[in-house]
Amino acid sequence: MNTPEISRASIGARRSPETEAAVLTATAELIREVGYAALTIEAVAKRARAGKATIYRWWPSKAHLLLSLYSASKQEVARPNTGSLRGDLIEYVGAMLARWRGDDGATATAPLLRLLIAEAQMDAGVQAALVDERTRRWHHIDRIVLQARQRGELNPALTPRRAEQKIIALLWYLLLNDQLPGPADTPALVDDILAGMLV
Amino acid sequence: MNTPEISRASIGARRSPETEAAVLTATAELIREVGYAALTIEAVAKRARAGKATIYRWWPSKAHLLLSLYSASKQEVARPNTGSLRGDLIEYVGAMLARWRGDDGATATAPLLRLLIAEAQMDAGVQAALVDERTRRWHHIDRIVLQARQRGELNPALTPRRAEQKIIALLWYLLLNDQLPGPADTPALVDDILAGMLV
Amino acid sequence: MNTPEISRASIGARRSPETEAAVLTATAELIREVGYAALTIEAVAKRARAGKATIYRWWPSKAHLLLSLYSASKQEVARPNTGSLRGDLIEYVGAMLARWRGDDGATATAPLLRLLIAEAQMDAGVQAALVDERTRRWHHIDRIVLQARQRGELNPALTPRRAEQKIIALLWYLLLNDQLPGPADTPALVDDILAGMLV
Amino acid sequence: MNTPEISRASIGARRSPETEAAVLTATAELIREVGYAALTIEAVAKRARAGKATIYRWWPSKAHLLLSLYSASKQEVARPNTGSLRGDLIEYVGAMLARWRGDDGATATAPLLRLLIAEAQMDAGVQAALVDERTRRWHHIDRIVLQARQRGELNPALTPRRAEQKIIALLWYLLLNDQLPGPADTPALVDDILAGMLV
DNA sequence: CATTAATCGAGACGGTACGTCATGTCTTCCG
DNA sequence: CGGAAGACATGACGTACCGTCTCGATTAATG
Repeated sequence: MNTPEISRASIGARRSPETEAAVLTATAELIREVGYAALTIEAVAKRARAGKATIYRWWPSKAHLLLSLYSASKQEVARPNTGSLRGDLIEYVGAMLARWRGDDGATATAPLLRLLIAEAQMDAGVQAALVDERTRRWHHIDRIVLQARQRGELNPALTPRRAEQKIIALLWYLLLNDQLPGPADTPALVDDILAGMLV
Repeated sequence: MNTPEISRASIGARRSPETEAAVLTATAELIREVGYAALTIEAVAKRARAGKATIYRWWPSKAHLLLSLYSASKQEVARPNTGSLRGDLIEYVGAMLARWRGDDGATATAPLLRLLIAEAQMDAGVQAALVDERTRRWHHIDRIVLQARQRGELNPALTPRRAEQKIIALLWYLLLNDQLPGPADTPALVDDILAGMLV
Repeated sequence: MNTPEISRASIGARRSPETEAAVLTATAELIREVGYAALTIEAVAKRARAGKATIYRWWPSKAHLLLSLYSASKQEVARPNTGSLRGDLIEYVGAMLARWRGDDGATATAPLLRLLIAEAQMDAGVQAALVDERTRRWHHIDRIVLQARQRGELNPALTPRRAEQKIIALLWYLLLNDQLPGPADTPALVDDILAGMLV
Repeated sequence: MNTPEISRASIGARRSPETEAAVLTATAELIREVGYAALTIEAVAKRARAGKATIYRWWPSKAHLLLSLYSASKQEVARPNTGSLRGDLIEYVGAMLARWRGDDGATATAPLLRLLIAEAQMDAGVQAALVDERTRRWHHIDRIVLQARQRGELNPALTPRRAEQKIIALLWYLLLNDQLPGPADTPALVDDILAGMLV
């Protein structure tokens, strides 16, 4: 799946979907091969047989390529509904980690997300785009936590927002430190998330 | 504290401390003015009235300048010993947040740490340096958690390591999302950290 | 006479004269505004509200636009017949300089000719086109010189060809060096052309 | 004399003469190979193994490369002093044509001069540089004409300036039209220049 | 005290990538 | 069905930094 030598034809005054796909494919390959820091628009253009101007037209920066790549790997996750917060979380966190790791054969999104979080620290625009993306993606966590609250499971001393943060914060921390657990560790991880620290 | 026009004299065969200070000052100023992404060794050299080669001799990369800057802002934090995990944490987390925010008049280290965490996602060397830095810095948390464990305060279902992670993870999450709490919020934050999610 | 906002309708399978005129007008305006070196087919197309492809279809290069412009400014000059070489030349050279300067209200062709001569030095095709153009245009000089020869006025040591060259060479030299004389100076100029250098 | 593979060592903070020579050599080669219109700073840099920035530092434009090339081919011409205007001119014009044609084994400067004159029509800066160059170069013609005037040879109806123009104008005309005479034709050419057109 | 060696500032160098621009070709769709 | 509109691949533009180098000055320790 290297340099695609097939020559894509221009389709004129409309955006070419083949070119878009070729650019994203080239980006993904190059990140895998040389890393994001060494990624170059010039190299993407050459690999994708696309003009640099075309890339700049649709993606204002390297980070936007990253975002496109990340968004493209989106997959719908089923709404968990097991009747308990623990069960819902095991299902949801397990599915999320599976996608991060790429268990289902799709591309692992963990490296992309790490890079996006990193870029967001340097570029407010990326930060905003990432928050936006996240908002839509966390819809499920909202539901899970609110359902638990309605069932009376949730510690009333915690706001739903803080509860969500506790869930995501630990996942981010493990992600950013390259310590993501394997598939079998999900229940233990969820139990740790749910547990209070004091006896 | 702008461009230091005073001409530092070379001291010959020894590394010049004035130059080192001038470089770090220039770096800090430029990050504040143009941001880290737009930071340039060339600009640092010019601002610090230093030769580019001199900078490259002592700091192999932009990230090392960042690390130097971060390390230079190190301050010893008193070992908390209040007799309870909650008390120790309030004291320690409060001190840490104060330093991050720069409450004591020193430079805020939060922006530096954010950038370092970001760099670490792209550069394994920085990751390692950051872990190393962190290990020494988290000595206190180790002690706090172990003391709590010895006092029988700590939930035995949690390993000390996981307990530490829960503490730091939430702080990082808030840091990376620009949601650091103010000084008055430390106790509530610690209570949230300590609290379990289930009723 | 700026950007013509009137939208010319396509007339189907015939070349549109309105488009041709709009293109040449736009070219002339742009050369005046930004200079020939900075002239761009893209800008001409936009200004003329023409498609780039249309321009490329009829004018293979910038130089051809120049040639079109120059040819379009052609005006018939009366055949001088005063009975003497000096009189004929004063009339003819005066008329030529007037057209170059644009005295009669028409566009000055001097700048166009300068650019064409310049282009001819870099592009053999333009050189050929320019020679062709010139051949037709110099018909009058031929006649003037040959008539003088028949009258016995012409120095027999000079071939008619060399005589023509002496006339045109000085005019070109003045043109290329931005030293074209004013209307009143024509007789003196012609006398200088006719005069021998030795006593 | 193709791509010079010998690696020139950087000499640091002083302008490198080897680089200058390599750039001019590469320019000359490329003009010969692809023509001036297709000449590219990028190609010169690659051929000369120089950085583009280095070229732009010393030569602001293609035209300046041309000027450097032309100036580098400068050779002192002996001051003719034969005692007559005709003799002096035959000697001087002969030497000039020889240099233009490259008779003495040096590079022919005719193509360079044609291009410079062309560039001068589009770029006032080049025009000025060329005039400046010419002023120094025409010192000899000044002397020749003034000596002739002092000897009483020069037609008093002609100013020295116009006399010079008549000489150079014909040479330029022949140059720009690719009609430069061969070595044997110099005396005849000079006689034509000197001759009056009227009987 | 003179010599030697390390280090400094300055900045030119060969490179690489940047982001922009124009080229000439192409497709779409309007009139 | 010609032409406007404009997206496309291409490739040069001129700029900015990179990291390396050479230079000459300055200074500290060595002999």
